[in-house]
Amino acid sequence: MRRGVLPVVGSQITRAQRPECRLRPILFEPDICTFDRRVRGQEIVDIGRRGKRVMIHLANEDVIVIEPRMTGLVLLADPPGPEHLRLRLTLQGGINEQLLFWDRRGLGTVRLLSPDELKVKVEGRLGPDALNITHEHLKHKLKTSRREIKVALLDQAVVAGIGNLYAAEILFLSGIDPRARCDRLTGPQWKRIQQATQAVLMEAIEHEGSTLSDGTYRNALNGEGGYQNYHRVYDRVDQSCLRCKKGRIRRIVQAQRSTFFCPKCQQRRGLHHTVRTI
DNA sequence: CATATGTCCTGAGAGC
DNA sequence: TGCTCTCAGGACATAT
Repeated sequence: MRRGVLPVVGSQITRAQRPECRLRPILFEPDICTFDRRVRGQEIVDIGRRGKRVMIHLANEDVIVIEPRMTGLVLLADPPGPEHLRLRLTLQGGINEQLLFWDRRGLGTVRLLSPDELKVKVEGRLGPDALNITHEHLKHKLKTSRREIKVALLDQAVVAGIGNLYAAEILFLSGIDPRARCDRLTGPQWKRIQQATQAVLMEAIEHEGSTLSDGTYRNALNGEGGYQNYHRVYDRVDQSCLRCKKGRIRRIVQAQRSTFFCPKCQQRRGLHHTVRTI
């Protein structure tokens, strides 16, 4: 998402509007009038990312923080449908005329924050970014936790940026049972989780994310991602494991969310295992 | 304090 | 066909 909207750096925002006022407000702050007044005339100086949030940095140091959650899209092109458009930034001085936030389910959030608010409301609540973690950090944070590793990896205060699909893929590459309790994991296993996190996320970014069967996720130009073609376990229930060829991928529910794994490759009593892409 | 559960939404697909 | 039910790349408030 961040790469997709990078072309708007250098553009100036001439207007901010919420096209669908009758929709139940998603978490949106401040109200659109104040929002519009504060961003009008501001140049977009950078686009950043922190965990799963896209950060649009303005010349006056305010930051627009977009949290897409399940179905939110940050778009330069026209959205997938006429409804559910949550924010339109009209632009000038660059190639693109607009930057949109479109969100079918409306679980996403858009906030305009000052540098101080950013520290408290974003930085203060997130762990280090998933692409920057060390295995020491993971171990230190979780070695006394009684939670299952899959559930803990989704905690953004521990590591920022791992979602449900990726947690499953990461644990598959690590050869670790998603139900394993954190306080039972060994040093080498924490190391493998860190390596697998790096491998999975870099690969997914390269393929521009996963457009699942419902077709929701789109890149900034409303195109599909390609990583769904490389999933090793996610959404592959009953299919044979790509690594051992024998195990059938299982689906279980943890913390009310689906987990997919290979019961042969991911056993609680750790077998010899190295992280490698298949 | 840490961990578990309910809740906010829309829409696609399965099953009857 | 038309209905109900379940489930979906998430995070947070509230309960235990």
